[in-house]
Amino acid sequence: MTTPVVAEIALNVPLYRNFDYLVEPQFQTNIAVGCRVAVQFGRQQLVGIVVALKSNSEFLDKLKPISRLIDNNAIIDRHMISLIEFASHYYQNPLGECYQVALPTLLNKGEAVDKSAVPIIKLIDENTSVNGKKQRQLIEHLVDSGSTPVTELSALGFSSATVKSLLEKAIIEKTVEYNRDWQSKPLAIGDKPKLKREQAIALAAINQATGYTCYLLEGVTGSGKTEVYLQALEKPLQQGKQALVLVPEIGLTPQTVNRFRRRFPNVPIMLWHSAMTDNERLSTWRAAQTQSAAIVIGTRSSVFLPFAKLAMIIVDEEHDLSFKQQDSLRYHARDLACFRAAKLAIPLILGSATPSLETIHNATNNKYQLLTLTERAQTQSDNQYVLLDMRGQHQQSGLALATLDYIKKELTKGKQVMVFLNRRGFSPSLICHECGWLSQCQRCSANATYHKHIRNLICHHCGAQEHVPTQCPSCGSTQIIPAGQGTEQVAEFLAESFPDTPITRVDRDSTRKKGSLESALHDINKGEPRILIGTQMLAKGHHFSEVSLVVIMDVDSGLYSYDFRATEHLAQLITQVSGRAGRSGEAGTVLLQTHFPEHPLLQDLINNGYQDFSRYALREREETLLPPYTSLAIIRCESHKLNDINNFLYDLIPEQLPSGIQLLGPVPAALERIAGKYRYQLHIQGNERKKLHLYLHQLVSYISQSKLATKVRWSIDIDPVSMA
DNA sequence: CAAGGGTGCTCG
DNA sequence: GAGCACCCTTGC
Repeated sequence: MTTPVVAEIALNVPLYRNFDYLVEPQFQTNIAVGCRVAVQFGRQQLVGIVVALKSNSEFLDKLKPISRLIDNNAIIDRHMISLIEFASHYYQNPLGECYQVALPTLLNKGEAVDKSAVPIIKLIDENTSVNGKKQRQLIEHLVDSGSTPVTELSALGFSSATVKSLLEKAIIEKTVEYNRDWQSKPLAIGDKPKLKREQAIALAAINQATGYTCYLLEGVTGSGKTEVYLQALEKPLQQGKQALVLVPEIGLTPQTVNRFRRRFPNVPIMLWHSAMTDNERLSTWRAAQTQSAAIVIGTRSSVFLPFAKLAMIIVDEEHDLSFKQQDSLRYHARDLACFRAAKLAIPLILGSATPSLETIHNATNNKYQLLTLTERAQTQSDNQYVLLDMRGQHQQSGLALATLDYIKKELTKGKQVMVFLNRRGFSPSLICHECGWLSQCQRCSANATYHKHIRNLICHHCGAQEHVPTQCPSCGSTQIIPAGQGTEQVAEFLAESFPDTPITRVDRDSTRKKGSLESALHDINKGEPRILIGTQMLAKGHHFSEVSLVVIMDVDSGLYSYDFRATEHLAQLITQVSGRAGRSGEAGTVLLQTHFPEHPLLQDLINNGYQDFSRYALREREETLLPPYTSLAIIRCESHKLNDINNFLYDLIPEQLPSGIQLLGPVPAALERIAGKYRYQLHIQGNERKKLHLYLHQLVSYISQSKLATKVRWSIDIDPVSMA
């Protein structure tokens, strides 16, 4: 009897195991680990990935044969397989689902890997004048970028008709040779500025790297981090190797991309982001693999691109929360980038003006090498902070009268005003408007948050509940209000207060439509008096030179949130937002509305800056035994029936916990009920990452067999960035 | 007794 | 997660 050939297949099913299939003789010569196969799974046909080949199986008597071998060669190499396996293991997620997240949609569907090269357009005659507005814009864009893949044009708002007419006039040319021979030609480098002293020191340090080193480039706004990235990329590119540049979701602007293309005119630079079509994404994926892309600039999931010769990874704005995926495989792209860089023995550069506390911790521990940029460009000047004491102030829609006076003053000077709402992790504590008393849990040091539908205060730390007091326990006032407001409400109120001033809303809702953000930015850049209202989006990427006043409305929700990371995020936000305003020589004003003007973290931040704040905040985390000094995981769970949630979560609490593991909860989520579903969570904390990981591994294998788990929707979040 | 719906089990 | 057997209820 001949020995059977058995393939272990990872399938995208929510099960913590792989499935074995028989490999029939006709497939045996070509099958390899990393090939895709089509298999019959129950009654359905699925596409899976071969993760192991063996000569036996625990289930030999019930194995089905593989229906079809999709690839004759592995579509990913050993390195990619180990990356995906690491992600599955570290984040406790089924392997098949990890492959689903890591591979482009078309490959998950079983489509062929091969993709023809993407044609690009180039300017050949920039002096001929054209009449069409769009045509002129396209020429301008090509002057700025040098060349652009045709697949990017529609996202930039250029139609195929525009391209066609410029092609006919021989103003541009289209070629499929996207610098295919870039590796054999000497690297062309566009105009570059002379580095300032600190930039030069940083660059020298990075250029010295042999093997894996992680650098934290901590540079204030305007200190020129991007220039350091660009010059650091020269070394790998000169060696004909590739680089990955990870950027936050909203940081991928045409201006940024053009800057890279201008600097490296004869090197192919491709993109990866969520607005691309499945076909475009497969093109970039394939280009990374075949080395027909030298640099990929991409958002979170580009960390899974199969580069053949990756020699450097850059993570810009490394503190940005969009690097953490919030469903399915809850990975952090920065952390996986770190794994990849270490495994490949290549340098990793993390850049930020406001690094996450985790990263600063690693830098002060000498796990990362710290490179600091403190010199600003001359056009930048320090903004002035105003802490507006809200206690006893008359307010409407969350804006104090005094704030309106500030706004009015700037508008009459012909300036613009930006009003910023910090709604992340929105979960109100109750505040006494008279004296600043704050609802607190009787048993914990944590704040109790207000749950409107049951009119109760709940401590998210221990779960204790109490009734909302009718009077302030501290001063007897009856003005007890939730901290926090909505964008629309504020916009309406401001429109009434300043009827002659145009108002632009910039948030997820108002910019959902393609091009609406661009047109909003265009309006703003005209420079006329205007009020901008928005959330996170306003804080990043764009500089508004006519904005002379930034109002941050609800600072307090960031100071006293049940999410221990809220202060860190608030400090990052205040720092980033203040970097958006003001122009050469003229300092802008950043106004913070707060009931706690003497709060030490706030004082530290505005007097001594983010660097100082972050070191102080880290000491506080150390004292309170919170990450990064401990490790954290959250088991989340939701169901229409509270009973099922309780049965499930209480069943997970053992009589005796292993030493070094703490368990908190069950506690309600920030929004306890969404669309009729209750949401609760269990917080699991470990003194050591390894110990926690081991414990979670056991816990997840218990859950995956638990009958109680089938009645709820549950998920596990390792190293959560948000408690919501 | 058939249709309808909830539940729990398996998938290799 | 999908599909399905199984069982219980309901309606006539």
